[in-house]
Amino acid sequence: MKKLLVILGPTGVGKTKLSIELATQLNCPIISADSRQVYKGMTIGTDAPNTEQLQKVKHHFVGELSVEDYFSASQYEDEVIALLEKLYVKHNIVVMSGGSMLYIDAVCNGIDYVPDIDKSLRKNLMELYELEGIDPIRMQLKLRDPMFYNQVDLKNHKRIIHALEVCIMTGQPYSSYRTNTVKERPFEIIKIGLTRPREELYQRINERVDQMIERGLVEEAKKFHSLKHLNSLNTVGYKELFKYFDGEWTLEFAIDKIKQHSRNYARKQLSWFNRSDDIHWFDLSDESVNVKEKILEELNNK
RNA sequence: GGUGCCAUAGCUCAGUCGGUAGAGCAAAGGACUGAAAAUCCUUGUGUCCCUGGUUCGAUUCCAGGUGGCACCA
Repeated sequence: MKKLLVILGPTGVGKTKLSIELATQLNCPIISADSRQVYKGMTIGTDAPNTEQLQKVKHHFVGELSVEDYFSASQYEDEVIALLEKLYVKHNIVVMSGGSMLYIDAVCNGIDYVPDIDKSLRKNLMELYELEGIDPIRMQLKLRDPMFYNQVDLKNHKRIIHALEVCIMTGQPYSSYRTNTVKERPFEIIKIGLTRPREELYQRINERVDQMIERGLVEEAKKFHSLKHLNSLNTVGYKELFKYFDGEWTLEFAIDKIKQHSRNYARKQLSWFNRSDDIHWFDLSDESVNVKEKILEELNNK
């Protein structure tokens, strides 16, 4: 059976480096599972693999989209599944590496099918929410899909709007699309989690932000300033610098906020990992352990 | 050196007409099925600067000390 080696972990733990080492040894490509590295030009701020690394190993889903393109976890699922089919002609194993857990789960478990949503519909609902608050969209959802109304976080407007747009678009309740089934995949999934002690992880994140600034993150963000309303740029490392450009924050304060928000993001990822019990964890802080060899060993035992 | 003001959560501060205390931010924990580096939820954190006095009882009032700030010398 073909294999998908998933390398996951919090931001800043060291996924990129290890994935490239593994893919080099296994002579296989890497599929990035990162909701922001897919975009062109957001290289420094997302700490995407550099040119040298990209030459060493073929990467998919890195710098492929324009920041103005619509993209979703479901699209990612479809495209990755299609891509894997092609890759498995030549390869017995493919590495997937990243920290966007919804994307990883989309590939590993699948996301339920939902028809495409009309752009203007979402826009209208969003406007309604912004003008009149959460109550009107809540009430609409209660009428159209009482079952989901009882499950959803009623304070989370994004969840409500998404369910509502599906109801309106299709005339069917959103909950009728939620099957709660895990899709069968024609390949074996091996999940490897990379971790470090909290303090060490935070220190690495802080240092990495300083390095990003040295490498020109401010200039990179400047190019996107006029596009700050786009979802792709609602991203740690950029949104804080936009506030600096707009005169709301000093540069120093913005940098501190980037560090803080990156740490928060790592913590949020860690909480997502707790949901899965099929991840094999390796602590990268112990340098006496050759994690790459351990992972390769584990692959051979499969 | 003198006078005045201040000292409460990791930070900025509120408050207790005397009955051992809260807000914001930070932090920690959590949710997550087509925006996910997004979005949303929950939760504390304390020698109330120290010593003594008054009092049934002091973080609160009084005195002294220490530290900070301001002004005057």
